[in-house]
Amino acid sequence: MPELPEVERFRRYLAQTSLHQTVEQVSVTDRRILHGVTVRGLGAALKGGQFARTARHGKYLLAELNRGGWLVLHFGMSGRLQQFRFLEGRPPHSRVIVRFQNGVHLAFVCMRMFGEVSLTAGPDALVAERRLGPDALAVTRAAFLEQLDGRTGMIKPILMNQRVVAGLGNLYADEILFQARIHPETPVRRLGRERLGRVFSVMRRVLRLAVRRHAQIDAYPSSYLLPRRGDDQPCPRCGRKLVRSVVGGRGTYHCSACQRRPRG
DNA sequence: AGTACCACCTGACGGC
DNA sequence: TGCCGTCAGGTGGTAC
Repeated sequence: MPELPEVERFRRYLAQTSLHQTVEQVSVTDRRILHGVTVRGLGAALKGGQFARTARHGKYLLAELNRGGWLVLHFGMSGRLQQFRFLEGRPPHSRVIVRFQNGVHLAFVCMRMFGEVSLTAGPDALVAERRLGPDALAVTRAAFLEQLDGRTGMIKPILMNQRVVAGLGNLYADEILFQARIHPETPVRRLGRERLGRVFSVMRRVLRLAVRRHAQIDAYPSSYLLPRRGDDQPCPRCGRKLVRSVVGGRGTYHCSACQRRPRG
């Protein structure tokens, strides 16, 4: 489920493998993955050009084309990038394949088809088009607090709202609230400035560690909730069995002892 | 503004 | 064995 840390890993992968290589061919094996662009349009934009640099905003990965415009990749919940040499070795569910002049291919792989490939004028244009909030790793404390100011909903769905802050999904929202010791259903207006400031600090710490560890969950500290999602696992902090529930329509894990539901 | 619900999609998994 | 329903999740749409 690519959230900010995974997308950052993909961004680095794209930068390391594919910058300044001339695109020779683009093949779209499932056009449903394209949004707002045709197969021809995508080919025309990419073919003969090069990726000049990469950017990321929230869960969106962008690559600037040296002849103008930016490629936009969103990974949905099963998307990833995979380089390969020979077509016979292409990964299953490759939806868009870019072949470079050096013979290397780069596939946009997306089993469940929730991802998207599109074009935009640039990062700012993308943010405006999708009405994205500030990136979760770039936002300042003041801007973060301002985004939450006046909201009345539950903290977890608000953290996952890409228009409030861009980059957090279901898993990292749970992790952040666990480490901040806040119940996921707590109304934001019940959280004072101090506790919201703690959410901000924890968010930064969690995301930076996740990026540093390449979003490899089994490399996270044993104090983290993420490796414990699933069947009847104990709270890493107090050992009680974690609670699974549904918050804002999403499967949610929390510790009923460490994350007290606010009373009244 | 918030929430509840649906849709999109496909592989995994449990039940019979 | 094999068919079936259900679930997961990011996003975006609907109605209330």
